[in-house]
Amino acid sequence: MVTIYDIAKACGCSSATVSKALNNYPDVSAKTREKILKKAKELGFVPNLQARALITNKTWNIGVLFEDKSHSGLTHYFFSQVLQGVKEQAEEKGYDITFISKNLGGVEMTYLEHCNRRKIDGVVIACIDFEDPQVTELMESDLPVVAIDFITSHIGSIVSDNVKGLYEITKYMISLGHKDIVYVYGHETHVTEERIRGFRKALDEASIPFSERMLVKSKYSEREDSEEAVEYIIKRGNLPTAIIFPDDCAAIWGIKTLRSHGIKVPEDISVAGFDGVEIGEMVYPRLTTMRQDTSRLGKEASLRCIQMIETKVHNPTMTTIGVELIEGGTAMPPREKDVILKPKKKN
Amino acid sequence: MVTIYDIAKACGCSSATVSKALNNYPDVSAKTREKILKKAKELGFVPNLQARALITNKTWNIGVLFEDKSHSGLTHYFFSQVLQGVKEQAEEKGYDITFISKNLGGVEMTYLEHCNRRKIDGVVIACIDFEDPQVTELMESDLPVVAIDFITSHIGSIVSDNVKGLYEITKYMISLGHKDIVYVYGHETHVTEERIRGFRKALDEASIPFSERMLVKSKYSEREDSEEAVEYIIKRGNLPTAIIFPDDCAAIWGIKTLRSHGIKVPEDISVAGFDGVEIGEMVYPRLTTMRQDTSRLGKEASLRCIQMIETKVHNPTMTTIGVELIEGGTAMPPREKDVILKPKKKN
DNA sequence: CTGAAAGCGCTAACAG
DNA sequence: CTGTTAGCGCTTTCAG
Repeated sequence: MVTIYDIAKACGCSSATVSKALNNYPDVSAKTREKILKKAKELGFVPNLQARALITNKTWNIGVLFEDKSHSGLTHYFFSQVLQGVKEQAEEKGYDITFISKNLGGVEMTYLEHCNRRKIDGVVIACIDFEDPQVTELMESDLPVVAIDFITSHIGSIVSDNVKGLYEITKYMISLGHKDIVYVYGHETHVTEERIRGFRKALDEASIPFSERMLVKSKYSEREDSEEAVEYIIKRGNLPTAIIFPDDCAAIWGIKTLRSHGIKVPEDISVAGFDGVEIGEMVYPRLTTMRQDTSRLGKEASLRCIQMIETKVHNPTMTTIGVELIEGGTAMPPREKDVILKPKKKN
Repeated sequence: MVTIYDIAKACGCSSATVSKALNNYPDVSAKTREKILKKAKELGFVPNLQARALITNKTWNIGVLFEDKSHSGLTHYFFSQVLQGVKEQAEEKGYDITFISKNLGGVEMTYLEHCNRRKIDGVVIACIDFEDPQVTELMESDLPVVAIDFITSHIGSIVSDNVKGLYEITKYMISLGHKDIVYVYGHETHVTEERIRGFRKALDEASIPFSERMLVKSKYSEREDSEEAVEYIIKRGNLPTAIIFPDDCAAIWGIKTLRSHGIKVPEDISVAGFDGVEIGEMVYPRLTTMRQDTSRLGKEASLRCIQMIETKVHNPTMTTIGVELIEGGTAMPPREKDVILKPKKKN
């Protein structure tokens, strides 16, 4: 292990000068600097980040909270893409990413304590159970925190334009001629609220009366919950002509369930997802969905977090990322005669 | 920021005693320990890992190298599951996971230097371009390194039983009556070699003569490459009755390509994948494949790495993880008359 | 059982 | 421009 003292000795100068030369301080003569840099490389010097952090209080480390009740964690189709964005952007800015857990060195602790022990510079929260008091504790701490897909007053948040998302996809369904549409919604979070707002807005604009029947609860992204929701829709009778699911996986499992009941998609019932992840393209026909810009969601989160770290201003701004309709093959005009008699043009 | 000195002052003892009490050293009286522990909690003391690491040379941090040429990174269906395993196991043992990159604090550096600056305890490598000289440098360093799905002499490695994997799936195809089977192989790595060995072993046992035609090269897991491979197989004529792909995604894109040419799967041609990831279940019909135990692959890697860290013995052992045949709906007996005349029982 | 002292590797005033 | 000095927060001998 070669230290700045070794370099100092080899160069016949003090460790302070070495430190300055290595950190590009202006008050070192070009000649000395050159000699030091050369010697450092020669000796294979690698600065010790821990020692530096002890003084500077900067670790170049961003903590990422990334777990959920369903334990899909990193394998979550949507969030893994988001995380990739977080990672890429952080790395570009020179920050490392470390996952925050409740155990460090064999000692149980809260997320916040974990961050403090590691002296993490900031935190990005995604895919987590936001009701966990430990998450709240973290959000209320002095650390720079940015959440993805969650909105609260005291931290930064990056969200997709969920209102527009559901508005657009519903409008699309309506433009195909659908009137009897069900939105299967997930966790009762702010995101869900927004989506329902978008859903109702589209209905309102088309003067389609809203009814409670149009909303069916399911959990987020779990196979069984989606299947259950579809079973429920089938059992209660009077099938809708279109179903919008809260995410692509839910849509795909939903389609499988519909098909297992002999219901054809899209002939008998149109289906749309939400997310626009790759699996939507892998199934046949390609899933109709709203694409969220997962990569940007992640990158923006990193960027905001780093900004908060570097400016030391923790203003709780919210950033909204646009969404985009993907016209796949799982939605088509409904069979109903009245619609066939007066078809609408696609807008 | 409360330090051990604050506690010492509050307790009327020295910082050394506080340190000992906090770290469960035996040479502290029960009474003093109790007082210190109580005060520490009261003051909200959080130990500083950096300061400790400076002395103990242990950071409780495992570096993870996780990138690839295709930049799918964390969104890679197979490796994201593996990584989840790495993460879970590491967290259980009290280690944090930090991604290794080529940039730290805005300074370009090699992977090894990154590890050294952070004083990472060990490294798990997955999903990486193993030809990168920087990866080699890392593997040849003094750090404990474990690789997943890659074998080399000087580090630990965790791999699926690839020989058996391809052997079993080929045997399964043969048992269905297939003789004209193609294996689309990926990157020419050790893994591919092993798989081809398993493939040939199954052919040999069934006395099916091997021909170079039975091997078609494609890259690993990229959509276009898989499509290309299928196009090639179709164009050269004389379609095989079964195709085995190197991973599930490749199989799914392959099936899509076959279908786009009017070739029915499994009626006209049987298809199998390799990996057993969830998407295989989402498509219709369910993909026939070999399941790799991704979670164990990851957990075992973490465990080996931690073992090397804690025992300080870096023996380059290899661990093989079992695989399991998933009989989906994309493989069935071929149409050929001679096979229909003398059907084989499924073994 | 307890504490004084040294030091992990580095930075940051402040003199010179 | 360069060096001295004093820590960052913690652990670890080694006396007492």
